[in-house]
Amino acid sequence: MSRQEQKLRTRRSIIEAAFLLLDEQRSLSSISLREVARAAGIAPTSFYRHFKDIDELGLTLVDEAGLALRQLMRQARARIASGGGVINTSVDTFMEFITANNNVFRLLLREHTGTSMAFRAAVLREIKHFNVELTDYTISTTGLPYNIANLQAEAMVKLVFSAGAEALDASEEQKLNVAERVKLQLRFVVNGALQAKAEQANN
Amino acid sequence: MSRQEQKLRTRRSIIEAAFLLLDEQRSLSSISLREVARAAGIAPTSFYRHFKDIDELGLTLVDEAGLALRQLMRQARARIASGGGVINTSVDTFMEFITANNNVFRLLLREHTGTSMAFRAAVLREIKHFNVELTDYTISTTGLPYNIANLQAEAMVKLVFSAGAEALDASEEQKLNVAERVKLQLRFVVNGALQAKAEQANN
DNA sequence: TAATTCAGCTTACATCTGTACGCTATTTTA
DNA sequence: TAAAATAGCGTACAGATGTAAGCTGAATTA
Repeated sequence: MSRQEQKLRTRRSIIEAAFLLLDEQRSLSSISLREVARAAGIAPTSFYRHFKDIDELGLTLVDEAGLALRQLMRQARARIASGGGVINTSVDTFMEFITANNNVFRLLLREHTGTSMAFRAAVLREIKHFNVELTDYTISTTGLPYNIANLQAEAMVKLVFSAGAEALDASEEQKLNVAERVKLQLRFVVNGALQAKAEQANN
Repeated sequence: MSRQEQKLRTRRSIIEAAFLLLDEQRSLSSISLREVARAAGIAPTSFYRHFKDIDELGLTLVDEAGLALRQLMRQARARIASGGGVINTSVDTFMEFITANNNVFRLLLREHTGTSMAFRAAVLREIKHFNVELTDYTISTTGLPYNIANLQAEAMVKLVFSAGAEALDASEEQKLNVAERVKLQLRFVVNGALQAKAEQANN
């Protein structure tokens, strides 16, 4: 095994150890360097061979979480293309993601309102991706004017993320309920936006 | 000054010192007992004369924040009664609250997704108050059936809280923009819910 | 007035933290 | 093959943390 390869491997095990530590009771700002090192099976000081800081690791984790989220979007789009209804498919895909990648979504949710400006900004960037994509999609499928499509997309993303937050602490049964409710709420938003378009056209 | 009075006074200064510490870079789980004691001007060990734990202080802070929020609701209701539009008045009142009680709202927002189950539950309780009150209000003013009114209320509260989160990091100018946007989004929801009612009636 | 209560203090300690320094063994380069 | 680079380690230290133990002086009670 080459030196470079081994280094990447250790880096991976640090990242994965950190994700495992980020359960429902720990946030990025509450895990210590030593703790991560211990979980990764390296000496505390070896940590510095891979990250300058524990904050640098934090940003890496946010990036990785964002990446996972973007893959989720792609997956949802593929499913939508093969029929099933946009709202239904999107929400179901999202809920599956949350269930399967518990700690990943929790990280984003927590750092979204967390104590580090840098982390908050990083999460916001990821959410913005969602907004932009959903706005574009809405315009191209419904012909809504930009301002309305954008408001609609933003509202929908917020509602879905809020529902995701609820789902994190919920039982499997409650999760189904949360999913159903948010679907109905998304329909409210969609219909309300359509109506706003009609009103805008009448002026 | 009586002994009891003095004790209450010290307790107050602990609580207020803690609120001051909870700026944009600190959360309940990241402030230390010693730090709070220092800020309150007492010896670390004296803290225990007032709270069993720092967690007990945390719950007290969440309760106080919830109280402030409920007072806000009452204020909004009073303003609505004297005319001005429900959505407009509510959002404006909310935004004023956030601006004036920065750290109080931030606490609720942060602990809503925080690392302590107890804190999360405490915040959820406060949010539920909002939902119940708004649902009742909606039913009594629009005659919407319970299930729709409840979905609508929940969606509105989520959107307003999300907007509040944005407003926390925003400049005065951006805050106005956030307020305008969320008002439009709330109208989407309201109109969408009305439409759902009409559809439900047609069956 | 004398006895009791108790808010707040000082001292002390074990535990954890981040990180500086220098060593070693192995891979990479020349 | 000899020299250089480097991932990982052990040791060490200063600082912070929660909290136990016991004291003091002032307020309260009897």
